[in-house]
Amino acid sequence: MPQTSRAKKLPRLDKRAWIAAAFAELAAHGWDGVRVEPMAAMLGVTKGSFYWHFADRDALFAAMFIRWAEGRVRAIRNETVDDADPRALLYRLIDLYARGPNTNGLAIELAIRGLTRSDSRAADAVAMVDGERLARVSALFAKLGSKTSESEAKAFLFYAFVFGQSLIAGRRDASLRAAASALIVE
Amino acid sequence: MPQTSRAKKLPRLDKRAWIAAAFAELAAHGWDGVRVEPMAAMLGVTKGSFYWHFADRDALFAAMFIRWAEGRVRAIRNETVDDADPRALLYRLIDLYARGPNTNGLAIELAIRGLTRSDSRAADAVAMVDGERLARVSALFAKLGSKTSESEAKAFLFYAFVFGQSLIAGRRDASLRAAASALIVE
DNA sequence: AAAATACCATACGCTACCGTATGGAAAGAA
DNA sequence: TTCTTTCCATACGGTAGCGTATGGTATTTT
Repeated sequence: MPQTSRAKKLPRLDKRAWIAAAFAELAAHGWDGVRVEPMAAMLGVTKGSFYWHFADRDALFAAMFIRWAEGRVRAIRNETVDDADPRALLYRLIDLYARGPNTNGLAIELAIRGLTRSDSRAADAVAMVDGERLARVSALFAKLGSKTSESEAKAFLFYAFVFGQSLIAGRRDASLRAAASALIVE
Repeated sequence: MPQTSRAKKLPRLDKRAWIAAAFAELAAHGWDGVRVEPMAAMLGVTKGSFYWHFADRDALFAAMFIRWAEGRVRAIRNETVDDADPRALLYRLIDLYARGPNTNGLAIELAIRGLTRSDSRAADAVAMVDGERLARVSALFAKLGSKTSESEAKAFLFYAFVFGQSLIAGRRDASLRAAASALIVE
């Protein structure tokens, strides 16, 4: 009875488990690395489970966009709810994005953004996240005294920097990043 | 005689034609979109031609990294040979990267940079290009009066901005980009 | 002109992977 | 306990695409 072997040992998977596996694969290998059968093997099931939860890979992608966007919006709201110094908050945000446990997060971010030109669902997810982020960071700059249009330009620069800095080869020491961050924040 | 049909009509392809087709596919679809048989069809030949010129896809990728790096280094050298105002030069560079005919160029750039973690040849190509670019742009900032460490930070910020700005959703009007550019350059 | 070189077309074998259909088993509800 | 729902395993069919081998032809060299 091969079928009882897994069911006896591990709880049933839900959609979340599959989506989490997909994000891990996305971070490591990009969109074409998100494959049903290899992921099934990793999760210790067969693709029967996958196709119960999702109509096809495309449905998985759609779920990923939504999950990612909701998570990112929730995160920026949590991260900017603090009443601390806006300046310190901005530096902390850069640190969150630029280093620490966010290597996968940034890879996922870049992968999703890479799809915005060809998939409107990705574009919608990104628009939702960016709208919230730019508004929140712009408000922080406003608290530091910038006028509206300058706050918006700084927020734009802030996020462009966050995404772009990870792509540059060479020295990655904290001092260069800190110096560049200061050019934005101060 | 099916074999004479193309040879009679079109000149023979060389490596360059194949590499150019690969870059177009890379820009449009990413690395997994760079496929031998579809490209052959687009070029009006069969894969016999491809496998005469390249051992396999991997050899094509290697050639692409080298071609790209040489082209980018050549370009930045040409673009910064001018004796014009360093400030105007910096603005022109941003424009070159951020708009105009560089949509494909930026997509290729991001695709190659996306591989640096998993392919040392890509990492080498990127390191070569970034070294040249950061040095050149840093020198421009030095001409504007910045000290060495500040010039380097500004050059880092400059390129992070160039790569990142294309990834941000929402308003893409020239005024926001110009305002952000001014925060870097002025 | 003949020989050598460069280029290309086609056939072939293989496989990773997708999606579909069907039946089985676990878990939940009545 | 029985029935229903949820979840999963497996078999199947199909194919896009890779790389290899072989033969043909155009172009260049001698």
